[in-house]
Amino acid sequence: MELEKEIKQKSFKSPYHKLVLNILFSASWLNTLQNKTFKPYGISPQQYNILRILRGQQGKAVALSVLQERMIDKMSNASRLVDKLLLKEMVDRKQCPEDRRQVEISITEKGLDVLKQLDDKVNNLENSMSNVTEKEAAEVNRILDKMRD
Amino acid sequence: MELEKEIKQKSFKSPYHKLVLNILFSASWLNTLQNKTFKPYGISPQQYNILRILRGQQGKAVALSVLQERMIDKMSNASRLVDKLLLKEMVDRKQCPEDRRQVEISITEKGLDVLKQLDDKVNNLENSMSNVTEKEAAEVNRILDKMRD
DNA sequence: TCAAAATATATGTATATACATTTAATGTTT
DNA sequence: AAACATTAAATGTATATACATATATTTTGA
Repeated sequence: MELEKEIKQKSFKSPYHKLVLNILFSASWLNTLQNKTFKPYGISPQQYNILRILRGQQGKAVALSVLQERMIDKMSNASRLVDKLLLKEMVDRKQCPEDRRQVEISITEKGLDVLKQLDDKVNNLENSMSNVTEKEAAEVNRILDKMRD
Repeated sequence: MELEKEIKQKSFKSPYHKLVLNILFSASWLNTLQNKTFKPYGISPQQYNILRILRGQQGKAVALSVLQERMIDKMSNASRLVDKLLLKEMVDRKQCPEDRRQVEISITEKGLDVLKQLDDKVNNLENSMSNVTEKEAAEVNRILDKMRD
């Protein structure tokens, strides 16, 4: 739906002004969808993001700093998010022997299982955007990448 | 910068998958910029959003529910955000006599003054995206609006 | 008219974000 | 090696989000 209707605003002072609000609004919209998807499994979008990064390591453990730099939201607190995942036994954490300042995080069977259950639902979420063509998606990606230069 | 580099990911399984992450990442990026802009004035992006809605009313008071439906982030708690703005004396709140369930919020001189000081900085923020053309901005807007249908 | 439903806002609580500070370990310099 | 700087992670604190529930008022309708 048109952003104008979503936030009941007649017009914007420029396409750039609308662009900023549109990105923020769309992210909030996506976040709400994700929250609903993940909630039944007891995790948040950011916790999901961490689990996905860990699964991508094929079981290998990675330092917390690696999670930090790969997360979508750089401001989220990986240390505390890992705490929460530990409590739910979805990840393991151990001190790195070579550098005892570091901790190494890996995903557990339970974590992998939760991701597996979520895979279909996450795919559906992406497929539900099929009113956008692949070409359009690629075009938005190109422009957003450029916007942040 | 390419999202691939920003979150150190070699590739995405589809343009749609990248699109979701790109919107979330870009929103977080914008949010960080906004936070830095607003922080010296003691307000958050959401508080700024409320002040902007109120200024748009030309001094008229509006019900809390009006703020709620015009805010970019529908999940933010307008009631408590208004509390914060009240403490800073940037808004007024009074009970509506016709319907005492409602409260009417209006912006104060102090609030208008803060917005005025911020206008230039917010414009700069938008102008800094000038590597995106107007046409490209409009194109992203069109596609995002469609995505949320 | 009075009870029930609906509406507007406020509050409670758990979690997350933003950012500063602290703690512990490692590296570097003299 | 001792002093200092750097790095990795954890912690403190204020604010914000997500969502459920409560409170007060108004509307509806039996």
